[in-house]
Amino acid sequence: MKQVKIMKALADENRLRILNILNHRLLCVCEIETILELNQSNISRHLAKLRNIGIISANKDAQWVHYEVNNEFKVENPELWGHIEKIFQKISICLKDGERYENYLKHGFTCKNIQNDKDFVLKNIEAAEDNVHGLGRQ
Amino acid sequence: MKQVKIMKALADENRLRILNILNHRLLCVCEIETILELNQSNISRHLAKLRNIGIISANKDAQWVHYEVNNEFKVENPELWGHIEKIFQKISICLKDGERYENYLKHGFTCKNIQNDKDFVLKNIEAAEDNVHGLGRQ
DNA sequence: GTAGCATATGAGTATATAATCATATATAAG
DNA sequence: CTTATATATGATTATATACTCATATGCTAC
Repeated sequence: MKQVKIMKALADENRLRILNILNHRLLCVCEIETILELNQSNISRHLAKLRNIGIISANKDAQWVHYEVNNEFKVENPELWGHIEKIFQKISICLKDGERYENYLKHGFTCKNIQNDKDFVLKNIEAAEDNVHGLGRQ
Repeated sequence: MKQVKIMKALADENRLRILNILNHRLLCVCEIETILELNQSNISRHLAKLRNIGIISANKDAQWVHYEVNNEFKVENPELWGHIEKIFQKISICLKDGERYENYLKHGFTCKNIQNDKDFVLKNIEAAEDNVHGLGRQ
């Protein structure tokens, strides 16, 4: 039953982490992979699950696939989505992911940066993350 | 993480069926068992899961245990609960369960009836259910 | 006390879901 | 056409969850 499948799709920490960062803007798989530090295959399967049930949608651009939260889903499930957006702020790893995401944006990184030097991107979004925790490194 | 556990607790058809009939009034385990036609052990475990996370609460009365939806949970998760109440009406087996529940009430059955003649109770709530589908049996 | 019933739980099995590795497919660039 | 990169997927393993049977616990009634 679709309503149960939707609940199941949302009852997983890694899928909530994905939705949390997708909720700001569309991202491609390699960006999600880098920000969340999850392996590509695993992410791809989670994305497939979210897409199959209609929670997110995909757009292919060259070799990259960009995912975004499906607006139709939000409109059809306003209360559920409202709840999901609320809990993003209560799940500690989502807050941490949010900071990594902000740092990723701040540095102006793109898929190309990840392609050329993923370690550099990783180091920068992590270093910046430490600042947030008041370690004073800059 | 608690927020994820709540989602997991709600991402199961049988637990949604239980919540659907508990949403009308408190019920004891033997009543839930009879209305949903699930085995006692299975129901007991689902109830434990819902109770551990705070979605329902229990009150012991003699040898019976009555469960009800925890109002605190509804208040703390208004959007989520609103969504859940909405999907009860979209899940076909919940609609069917609702009819069985209504018939159970209409006949004025109680735990005692189930104790004395469970088959009689079952037959009556099922027979009445057929009427709802327009089979004209009365 | 004993007998009987309601519920919970231990232990085992069945099933579903997640994670991982290796590889296929598709696109881009040379 | 060849090579490199991004994503998806087959196959396997790991893990979590659901279900079931048998039994324990606690309450009632006698």
